Amino acid sequence: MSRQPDFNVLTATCPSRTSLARIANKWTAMVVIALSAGDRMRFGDLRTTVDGISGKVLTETLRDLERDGLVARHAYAEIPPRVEYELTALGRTLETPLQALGHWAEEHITEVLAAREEYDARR
Amino acid sequence: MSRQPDFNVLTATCPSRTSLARIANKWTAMVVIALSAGDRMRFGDLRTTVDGISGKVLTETLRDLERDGLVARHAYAEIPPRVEYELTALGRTLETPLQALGHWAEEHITEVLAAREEYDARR
DNA sequence: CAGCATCCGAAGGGATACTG
DNA sequence: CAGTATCCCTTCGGATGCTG
Repeated sequence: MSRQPDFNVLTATCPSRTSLARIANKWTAMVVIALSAGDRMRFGDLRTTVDGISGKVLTETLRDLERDGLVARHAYAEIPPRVEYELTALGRTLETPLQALGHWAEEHITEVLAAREEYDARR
Repeated sequence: MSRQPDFNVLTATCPSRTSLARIANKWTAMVVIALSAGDRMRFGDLRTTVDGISGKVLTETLRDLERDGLVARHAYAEIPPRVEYELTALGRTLETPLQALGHWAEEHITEVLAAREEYDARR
């Protein structure tokens, strides 16, 4: 029955905007999409799956996702070290919206490319 | 019947990634969310609705969206000038996924804030 | 292997002033 | 009003080298 206080991402000072800034991000989207596929993934596997991401950026993205409670980190005290990542329950609620974005990009890229060509041709 | 060639946002060189980079972006999300609400919107109304956005960033975001065929621009040769923006048919297919992201941020911000507090407390 | 530290160039983004 | 142009600071992000 009780409703949340009015959170609104369009309001500059609303805390929800900090969350939007994190999830509405290409690296975040790709990492979550990668983690959606299977189970836990090792750091190195993620680095391979999210093609082109640098180690630094992957580390930072994972840290931020962990901080926001979207990703869980499992480190094993082995040599060489092994670290696995997986979506938390909260993170799994992001699978659908972020996969939707990824699919949109793949499904409509032809139209987008055509629009770009037309736009650029006009100038 | 015919299927698209394999577009995959996780592949570094896939053109669909350029599209993902554009739509998985906080300003893009907020502008599309703002345009989803009503009909056409004037530049100034958008600037007010997307609270905190600077004129420069709003201009750039709208140009990029126009170039990708997601937003249509209607300029009227009046004094003072009036320019209206609206989502194209293609842009409207983005309403649902991007609104979903906005809603996610608003609905889960409490959990996210709690996770951040816990994470920060541990260090 | 996973990561941190460092360096550095590129891109993002705000403020201000100006114009049709 | 809706831009454009400029300036400048901040953040992003790649490359390299080092460590447990």
